[in-house]
Amino acid sequence: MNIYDISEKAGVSIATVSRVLNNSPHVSKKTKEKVMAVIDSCGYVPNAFARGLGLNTMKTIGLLCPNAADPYLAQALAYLEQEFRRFHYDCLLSCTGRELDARIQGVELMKTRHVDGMVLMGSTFIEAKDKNNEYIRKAAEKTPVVLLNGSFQCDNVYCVVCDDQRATMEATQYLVDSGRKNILYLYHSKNYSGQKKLNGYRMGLESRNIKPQDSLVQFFTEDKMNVMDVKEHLISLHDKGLVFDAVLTSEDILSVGAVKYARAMKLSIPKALSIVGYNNSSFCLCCEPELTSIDNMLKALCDHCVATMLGVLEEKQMPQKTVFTGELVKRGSTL
Amino acid sequence: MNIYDISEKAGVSIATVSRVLNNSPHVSKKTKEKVMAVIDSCGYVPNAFARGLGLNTMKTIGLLCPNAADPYLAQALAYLEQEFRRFHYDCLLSCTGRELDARIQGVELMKTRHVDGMVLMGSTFIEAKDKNNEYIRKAAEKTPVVLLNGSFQCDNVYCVVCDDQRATMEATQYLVDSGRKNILYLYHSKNYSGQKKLNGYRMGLESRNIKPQDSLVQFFTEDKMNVMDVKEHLISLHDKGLVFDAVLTSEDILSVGAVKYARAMKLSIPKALSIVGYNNSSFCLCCEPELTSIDNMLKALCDHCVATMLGVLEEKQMPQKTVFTGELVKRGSTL
DNA sequence: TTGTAGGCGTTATCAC
DNA sequence: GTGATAACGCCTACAA
Repeated sequence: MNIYDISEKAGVSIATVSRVLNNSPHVSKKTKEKVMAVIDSCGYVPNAFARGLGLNTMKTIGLLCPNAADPYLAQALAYLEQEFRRFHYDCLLSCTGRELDARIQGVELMKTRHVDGMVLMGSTFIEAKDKNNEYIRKAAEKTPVVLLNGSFQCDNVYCVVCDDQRATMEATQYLVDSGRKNILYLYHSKNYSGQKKLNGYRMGLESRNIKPQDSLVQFFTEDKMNVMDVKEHLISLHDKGLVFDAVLTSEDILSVGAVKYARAMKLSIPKALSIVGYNNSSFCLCCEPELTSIDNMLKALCDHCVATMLGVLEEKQMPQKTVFTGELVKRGSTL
Repeated sequence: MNIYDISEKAGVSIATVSRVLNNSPHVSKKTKEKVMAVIDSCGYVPNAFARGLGLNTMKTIGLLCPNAADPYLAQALAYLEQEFRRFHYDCLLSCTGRELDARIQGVELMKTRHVDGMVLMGSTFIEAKDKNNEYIRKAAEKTPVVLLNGSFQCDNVYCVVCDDQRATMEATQYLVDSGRKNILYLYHSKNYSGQKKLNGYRMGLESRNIKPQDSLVQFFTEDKMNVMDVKEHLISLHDKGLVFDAVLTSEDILSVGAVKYARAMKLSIPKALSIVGYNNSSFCLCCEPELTSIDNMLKALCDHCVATMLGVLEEKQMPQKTVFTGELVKRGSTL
């Protein structure tokens, strides 16, 4: 069943059918109704491939997600897809993992499929070594790219970020102002966003005249970023004599590990140990007490990603970078 | 840059270029190399839309997910996408939400886009009223459908499920055998899978000569399925005089609520209250103590969904239904 | 082994 | 307002 069949049954040319389909104003009411009747009775739907070939677009956006199983990125995925769909764009998903090669492949694939645009999700997408981001530059020559939580200066690449540095700084200050002196900082990524958060932590301390100490900054690789490993590591730090009365983390899951540690050591939260997470994810409500966490406005970020992409596709002038401000959501894990 | 440009530069016909592209065996090594050289130097990539039009496929699978933000479904999404990609299929995502209309729309959209197949994710997809599943029947006439965790008898629909009933029954028996008499059952879905789990709970009790009691079965609507509401509800049940020494739930998050309840009431887990969840999700490790939970073999289920779909697409004969067996993962929340 | 030509199902540009 | 016809870029008989 194609446009020729319809045109025959309706006794008009395919051009007219096409016009009806795309409700062009240059069709008489009568023929329009006649054609519509045939279309409906046949349940005819135009062939998306043919249309794609002609228009050189299938209204598709590529969503590149390092890990769809991560609750935070999963939530972002849901927000993005929902919003794009609202504007009649479909989303092609590619879970690229953390490896650079796989990400390059993912982007390549999206180019191959002629997506109208791509969203690179999460701060891990931008590598510290600029050479490793060359493929993004390349892709952006043909296809608009929007970065969710990534910062990258390049033509046709648009960044939508949360000011991680400021949010982390304020959280640090909040901890100090509540009486904490020795704030342990746990983080899991050394990329741009990871650096910003670390900076924020240091700036927060310095703004309160506390000298940052390297021993209070602990890095976890991706594969160690789980509740158990964090707990064990904190116990070993404590056993080595490290003193800390607060834990600030770059990810909620690290904070959950800190909660586990406190329970193992019979430390009361927040009396003996304050804990602050990052992302305000569903993990926060699972803890006892519930986690104070930095909300980085994911819904707003995602909606803005979509709006930016749509703007670019309509050839409007769009801001190269948009910065949202995070918000500390205070719950039971802090004083 | 299209196939004509390449053929011209290489001094061959487009047919030959096409043959090289699809590495047909009927090309001499020499011309193949010559053509390849041109292709590489131009960075030519065949147009996916044109190819799609000709072959009537773009090697795309539609993934229909009620809620990508749900950790369990998010994990499934990641597994499915990864496995499909391994076989060079791309995935189109549609987060349909829980409403029937939206799901119908989602399926409709996938049909419109001529996906090669669809995976309907999660037990919520199949409605109790058979009339409401008519749209799936309709879709399956044209496109193979694989159900992840759904049971549905229909031509060209393939089901990959975990035996929820059996798993729940065994968990119930395990609780009884550890000395529990009053097992509270919390569930969140009345669809096929929800019914099976409920049956399993009842059968488990009866197999140990305990009479199921309606007061010990509590239903939570989707919007009440969160930690806080569950906790409050359990407190109110307790205040009304309901006695229970164990909680079995149809979803881990409900169990997290039970953990919260226990802490609020100063009940020790598992001494005063045993708790068993379902899905063995990341929430299990966040609790103190960690949750015992039913693992329904998600990775295996997803891989099998993909294998089934690929088999169907290769026109192999595939089993209409495959049943995996769940496994109780014992952790600190039970004796 | 290689080339020619027709078809895939649209949309868009012309005439009329 | 409507109809013929040429793109769009690829694949694939069939012919050479």
